[in-house]
Amino acid sequence: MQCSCNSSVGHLSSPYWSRAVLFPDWAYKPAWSPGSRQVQLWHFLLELLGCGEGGAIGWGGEWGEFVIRDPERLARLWGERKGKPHMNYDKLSRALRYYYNKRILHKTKGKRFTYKFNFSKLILVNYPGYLPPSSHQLVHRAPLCLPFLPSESGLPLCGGPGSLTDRAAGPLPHTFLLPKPLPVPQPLHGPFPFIPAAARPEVSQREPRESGLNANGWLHRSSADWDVNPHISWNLSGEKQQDDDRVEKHAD
DNA sequence: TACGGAAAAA
DNA sequence: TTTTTCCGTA
Repeated sequence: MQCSCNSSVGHLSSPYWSRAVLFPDWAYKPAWSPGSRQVQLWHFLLELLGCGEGGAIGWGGEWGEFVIRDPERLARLWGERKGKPHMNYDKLSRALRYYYNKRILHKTKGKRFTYKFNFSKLILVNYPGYLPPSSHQLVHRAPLCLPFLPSESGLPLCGGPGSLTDRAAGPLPHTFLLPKPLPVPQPLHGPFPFIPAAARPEVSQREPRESGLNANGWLHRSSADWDVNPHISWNLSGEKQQDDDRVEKHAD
C-alpha cells in the first residue's frame, strides 16, 4: 500500500487531524504480547484511515464512521499485511463482525460497507481539560502515536517535541489521531466531548459529577456507563472488568 | 450484503 | 485470543 504519511506530527496542527484518542488499555495488544501476533485489524484500519489511503477505505459522514470503498482491495491490503494471500472481503468482514461484541466496531445499518468505530468510550488526549491527576495510572505502556503502529509496521512513529506525548507530564498510552468529527454537527453536550450526554438515562440528572468527570475534568469511574452493555466495565486504566465473555447474547 | 456458528490456525 | 476459513441463513 502506498501510505506515505509524514511521520511528523504535522497532522496535529493540520486542520484535518485534530484529536487524539486513547482506546482502553485492553485494546492495545502489541505484537509482542501473547495472543496478538501482529497488527490487529482495527489498528490496520485506523492506520489506513489516518493515512488518508483514500482508495480502499475512507472516513464516512459521521465521526468514527468509515466506508470501505473497495472491499476487495482492502482485503488484499490486509492480506498482504498479514501474509494471507487468500484474504478476501468475506473473511475480513467476518473479523470485523467479531468486533461487534467487543464494541470496537459497529455496523452502520443500511449503509453498504459502512462501519463505525465505537469511540464512545475513548479517552481524548488533547481535550483542553486533559491532564488527569492520576495520569500515572494510564501510562504503563510505551507511548505510541498513530496513525502508525508499532515497530513491525516498519513505519515511523510520530511523537517528539510538541507531540501528544509531550502534552502530559509523562508518556501516554498509544494514541490514535482521529479526523475532525465534523463537518457533521455532533450532539455533544457534556463537559467532555464525545461522551454521550445521555449515556445514562436512568441517572441522567443527579449531580454534576455524574457526568463521569472528577473535579479535574477527568474520568473518575468506569466508562461502562457509556456503554449499553452492563456486563463489561472498564476501570480508569482501561482494564476490562469482565463478568462475562459472551455478553450481548441476550443483551438486546 | 450481512450475520454469526463452528472449527482451525497462528 | 484474534483472526482465518467455511458456510448456512436472512
